[in-house]
Amino acid sequence: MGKTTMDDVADHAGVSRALVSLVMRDSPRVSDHSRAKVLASAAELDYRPNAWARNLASGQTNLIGVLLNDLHNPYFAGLAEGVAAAATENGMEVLMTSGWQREAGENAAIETLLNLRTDGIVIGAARFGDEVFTEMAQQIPTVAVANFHKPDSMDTLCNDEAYGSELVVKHLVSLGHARIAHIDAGNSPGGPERRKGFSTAMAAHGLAPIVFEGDFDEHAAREASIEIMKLKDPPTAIFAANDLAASGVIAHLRSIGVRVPDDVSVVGYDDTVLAGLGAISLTTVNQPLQMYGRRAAELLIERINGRNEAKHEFIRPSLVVRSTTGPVPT
Amino acid sequence: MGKTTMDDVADHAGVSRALVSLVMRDSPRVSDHSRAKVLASAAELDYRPNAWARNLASGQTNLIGVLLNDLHNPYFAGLAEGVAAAATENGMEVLMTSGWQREAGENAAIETLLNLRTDGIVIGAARFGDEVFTEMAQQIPTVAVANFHKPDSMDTLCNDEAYGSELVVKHLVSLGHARIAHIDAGNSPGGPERRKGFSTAMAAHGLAPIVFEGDFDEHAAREASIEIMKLKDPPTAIFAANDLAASGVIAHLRSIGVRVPDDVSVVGYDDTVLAGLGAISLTTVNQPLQMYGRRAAELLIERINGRNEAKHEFIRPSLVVRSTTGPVPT
DNA sequence: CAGCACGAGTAGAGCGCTCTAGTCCTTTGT
DNA sequence: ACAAAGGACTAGAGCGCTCTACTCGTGCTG
Repeated sequence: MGKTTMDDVADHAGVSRALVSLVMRDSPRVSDHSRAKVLASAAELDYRPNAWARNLASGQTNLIGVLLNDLHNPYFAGLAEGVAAAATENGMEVLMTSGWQREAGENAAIETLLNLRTDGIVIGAARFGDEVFTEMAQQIPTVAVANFHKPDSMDTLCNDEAYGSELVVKHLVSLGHARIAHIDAGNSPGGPERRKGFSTAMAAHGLAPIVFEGDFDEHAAREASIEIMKLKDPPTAIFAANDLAASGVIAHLRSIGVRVPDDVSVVGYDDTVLAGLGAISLTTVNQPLQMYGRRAAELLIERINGRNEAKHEFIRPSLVVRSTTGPVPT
Repeated sequence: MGKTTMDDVADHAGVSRALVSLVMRDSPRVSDHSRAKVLASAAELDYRPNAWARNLASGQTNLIGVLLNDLHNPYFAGLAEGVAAAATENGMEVLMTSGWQREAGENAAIETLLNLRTDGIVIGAARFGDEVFTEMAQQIPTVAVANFHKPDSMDTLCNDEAYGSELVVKHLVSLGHARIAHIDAGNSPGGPERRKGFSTAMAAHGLAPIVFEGDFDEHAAREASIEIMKLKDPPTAIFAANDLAASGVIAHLRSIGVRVPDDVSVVGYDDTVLAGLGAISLTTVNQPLQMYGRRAAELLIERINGRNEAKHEFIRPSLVVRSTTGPVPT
């Protein structure tokens, strides 16, 4: 049961352990003949290098740790995928952990990663306080995605939320809409930025921003849309804080017989799987998640290779027009 | 930068390295006084045990590796969450990897896990051949979820697909439906089982099974539903292979003005996030994913603790009735 | 043909822990 | 009062690798 060690292989091949080590690491300083011999012995003995011993001895792991705070959110799947892509290209592997939405879990996950001493860590929007971040970043190169705090000790990578909101407003205005409501996400990460972007863009078009309080979920958005449709002069378009919220809005509109997009247009944010579903087909703002992941990994690798000053970057989203937006009804 | 070792702590506290080791492992064989002293030194020096050294020396890792096929599929999120829950209860940590839908990636992920010599591995439906499975299971305790091959070398845990299909048929029949079509998933894992279950259940009710070819995605299901609705005497209910497929069906029905569920009832399978969306609200079959995960972890731990014969278990799903099914139209 | 650079391989000292087998006291039973 | 038992702690030998420094031929230069 996998108990073969490097010494066994060395004995079997009649060479030194050091030579086997060189072969296993693809060193060019080995003759073809010896290499073949060693490889043959290794295969025959079912040898598999022990990562623990290897990393202990070499002091580095070639591993990037990724902390995902909610596996159910497709956002993180895209992010992790991007990290993995860039990592493999650079000869590194990715290990993921999650806190499963519980604070204790998140702490444990971080502990595991730190104890493993991965070469670096990518943090997908976690609920840590600044102290935790700072302490962590001192111990290990760290990149935080979608974190708007920008501590000096670590790199951050954010979506340009304001720009996304601007795209939405521009699109709706071009369709003739003037009364546009935004259901926000309160103070959840990204929420304030999206709201501010919406208000600014509306003002830039000489329009009055209508904002209702909501959250990044279906329920709150549904409640808000109930209020919105009760207005004497209801808006002709609703811009929800994210796709899930938009789904809640659509559900309510349909239930009261309002047609989408004939009567009211609806826009989401994030372009998650559900936006693309045929049964929903939501106009939304796309964040290039894979690109986020890639960039995060790149920043991390720069750090691992010695860069010292922190970088804080933004990435611009784009608009995906589907079937929930249309011209303003006449 | 985290370079503090156990020796440093021992020196600082004026005790032996062995004592520090005992304290770090919460051994009861240490006096309260020494424990406090050691802990204080550790905190002051920012000491953090090195997992690589620890596992190398102890020969075990307290780690369960989870291979996830596709992070975008909510199925795996639930599964992993269950594994993590059971793992933490047993004092183990979970590390996830993914092959990102590419075979090379999956192999690399497995390699990483094997090299890490985690205590065990849970495999979420992967595209490996039996040989890979068998070879792997020889090296390390392994549990495969949703794998219908049942190699003797490892434990497997499957959904009782036939039972799920039976629930669907029973539900539709009780609503008065007699002409029921199933859009299957060909030979994708689980597909044949769901189809067979459907046919058997229909026969048991004295009804003729109508089966159209599809897949676990929206597009194929949409195509199939187009054919289905062209029949001279179209069915009054459609049972899709999974939720995504059901979404495709609903999209088509709506587009041709067929009302769901007034004219045609639609049922999905898996109870993924999208089924619960207000804008879809799909009747579907729920697999208790968390429970799968938990059970998988339990089986794995049994194996780690020495069980030798393979176990192959089934778990029964349940029906979740939402708003896409209704009485047969008169 | 001395002198040297170079390619190929090896010895052996760690890396930071765990674990077995003690050592050294302090209690306890008789 | 003395041996046995037990509690608290330690010494030191690994765990399976990597890495630095070194050896031992060869072939090449002048």
